[in-house]
Amino acid sequence: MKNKTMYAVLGVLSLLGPMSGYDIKKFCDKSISYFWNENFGHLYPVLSRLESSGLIARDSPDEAVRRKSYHITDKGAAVLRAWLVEPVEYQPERSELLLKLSFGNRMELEDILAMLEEAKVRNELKYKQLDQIHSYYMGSEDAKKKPQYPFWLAALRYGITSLEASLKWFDETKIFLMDYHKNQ
Amino acid sequence: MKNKTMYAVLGVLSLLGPMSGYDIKKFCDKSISYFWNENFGHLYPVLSRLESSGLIARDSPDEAVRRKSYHITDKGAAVLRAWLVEPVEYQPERSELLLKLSFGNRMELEDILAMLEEAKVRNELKYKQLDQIHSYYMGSEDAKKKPQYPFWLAALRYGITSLEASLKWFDETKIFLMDYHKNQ
DNA sequence: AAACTCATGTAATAGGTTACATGATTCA
DNA sequence: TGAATCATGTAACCTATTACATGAGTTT
Repeated sequence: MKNKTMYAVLGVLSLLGPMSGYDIKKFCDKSISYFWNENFGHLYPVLSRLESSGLIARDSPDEAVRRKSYHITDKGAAVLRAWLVEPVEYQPERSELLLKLSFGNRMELEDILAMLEEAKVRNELKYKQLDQIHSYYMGSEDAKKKPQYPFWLAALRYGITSLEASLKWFDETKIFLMDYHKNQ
Repeated sequence: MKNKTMYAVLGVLSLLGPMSGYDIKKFCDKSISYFWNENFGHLYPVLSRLESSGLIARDSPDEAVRRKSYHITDKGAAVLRAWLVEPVEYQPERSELLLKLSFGNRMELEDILAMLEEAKVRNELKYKQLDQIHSYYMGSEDAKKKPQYPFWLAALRYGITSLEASLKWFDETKIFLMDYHKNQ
């Protein structure tokens, strides 16, 4: 697996213009955390490496400035474009929820149901957040003007669609497992 | 994040009885790869550590036997049970597909569509495989007798439901992006 | 005899997380 | 003035991946 933080940084700088590491992290947290996450401990070293390899550069080379704002260079833009057309790497699935569920006959039914309920509540919360952003997006003339509009909307709908499907599954599964348990 | 390979091993040995590292890997690949994956390079060291900490033990302590079959110990079963009732750890999302899509205005439309088509084809294949297993499961008296039956069925349905939702999204999204592009 | 599957492992590396440290700036 | 937020970074650690190495047994 390649270092994807690097490409995430290049992409964000390319789309949103000059930003600091702190800004990039903030943007991830508030706007794309439903499909992408970064943390400082990895982000800052990657920024240093991107700078020293010339893929990004500081806006003001003044060493005294505390806040380091970066922009993407031509070289960085070329590297980003090359990555974008490469096939999406296969990501081996790892779902702790399904792993635990598959060991369900080593658990009490009530513990399984509690686990499912907890996960469902988490997903409901995420769903509500995405739905709000979606409503905003659909109504905002400002958002529609941005070149990334259709892509961000599509990504948002992926999140919403997946969450809807999972919420339906949680309800069905809880009923299924309760019924099954009763009829044993 | 905790070492989940360890718990996966304990769970599999607990459910399926004595197995070798090779068996566990084979089982992951053929039966649960849609939600769990392991690789040898991690699995074998974890097996060694589990053995030396007494959570699993060799079936035959004969050093000459090449094939090392392990079973779970009482101590291991206790550790497994404790993990099963712990809350599922939050897993930060990282979808390369959605990341690339969100940088869509740095790509050609045809490249985006090709990327989506490729991912869709992959998901269709997975969907067909899961659907076949599901059919087998629903029809097999043998499968129904096993205590893990309802849980494996539920997990299977999670995979199927998610894939269905994603396939629908791929179709909708390709049309949406093409229409949007045409009307610009 | 060659090819394939069974079977176990190690070493190097990458990729990312957690915890810690530090100090400036802004706001109540 | 104290708290919160802004802002950057490092060190230790862990988890997992990749590549490599080895050899037995089985099938074609």
